[in-house]
Amino acid sequence: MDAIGFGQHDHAECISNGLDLVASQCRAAGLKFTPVRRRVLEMLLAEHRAHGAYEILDNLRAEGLGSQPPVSYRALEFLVKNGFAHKIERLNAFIACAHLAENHAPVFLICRACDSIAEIYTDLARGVLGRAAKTVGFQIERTAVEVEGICTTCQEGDGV
Amino acid sequence: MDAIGFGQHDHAECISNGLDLVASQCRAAGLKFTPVRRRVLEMLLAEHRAHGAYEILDNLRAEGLGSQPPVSYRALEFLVKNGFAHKIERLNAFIACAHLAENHAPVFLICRACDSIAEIYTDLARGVLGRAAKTVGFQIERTAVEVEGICTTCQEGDGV
DNA sequence: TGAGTGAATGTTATGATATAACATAACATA
DNA sequence: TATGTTATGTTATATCATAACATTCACTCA
Repeated sequence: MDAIGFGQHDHAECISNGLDLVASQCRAAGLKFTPVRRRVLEMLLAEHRAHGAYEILDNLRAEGLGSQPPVSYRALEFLVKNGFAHKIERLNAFIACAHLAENHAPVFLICRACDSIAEIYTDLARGVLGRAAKTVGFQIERTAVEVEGICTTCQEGDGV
Repeated sequence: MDAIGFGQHDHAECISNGLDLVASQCRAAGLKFTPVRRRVLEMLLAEHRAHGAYEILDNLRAEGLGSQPPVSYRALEFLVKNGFAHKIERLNAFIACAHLAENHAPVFLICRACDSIAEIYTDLARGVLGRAAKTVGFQIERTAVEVEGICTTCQEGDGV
């Protein structure tokens, strides 16, 4: 398990690797990685935090890539649908997937102090939930697991 | 573990027991269980599905209990804050707590076919998440676990 | 008992998020 | 080049949520 999002890492790599990975996955799957979609993913990759659709839209507008809400919502829908980004329901906002290469059920740790978000990689939640659901005959299609709290860095800052 | 929400049960009891329990918990905690708050909880208890704030408001309005959005949002906020109801982030809607007596981290199973919602009672998710969070130093304050899929009843109807 | 306090409610206005619906353009391919 | 499909452009509007301030209510204690 890792937790990209909190702590140090080579962030330029996050962006370029992410874009490359998604581009090749799109090529392989016959999906169109258009300029708008690519740019939106790049914005999401730029920071490990959730971005609102209208924030994305403002940037697109400034770059002449679109000016109305459906433009950003469509691009985000494409990214989410294909697993390149996730929606944080708690915040009505979007974040780039931190585990692009793997098929996974995302679990998010959301720091309410600094707004950074870590996507932890674990299928434990799916396993536990899967068993629980099974006992009541529920067939899982998607999971949204969002944990709110304080990240290490902000705990230190708090004197906690 | 149980899963109130799917399947048969004496639903009149859900409502009257729920109201009584909350009334007594409020009395014990010195909270004011006002007519609006009581009526909103009653609406939530009436069906095991999520209710939008404006749907609640429409009912309140029809009954002369309030006419503007803040009225329902405030009552819902009171109920959520004190654990008598939960917000389903995925749906931007609210549901009565199905485990009023216990302190718990709720897990919801949301049927996308019939919109019914079960709140399963398990601290497994919290345990698993707790351990995962601990390894990255994250301090959990709240969890939102929302599982979307198909309930038993709807699977049968599907011929699945 | 009535002045003060804080909580709850009433009300206006607006902000923030999201999508329906339809028109046009770009692209693949038969 | 005709045709179907997917993506984009655009208008309009639906839906969800809260800031801010006025008023009322319930309680308490001098």
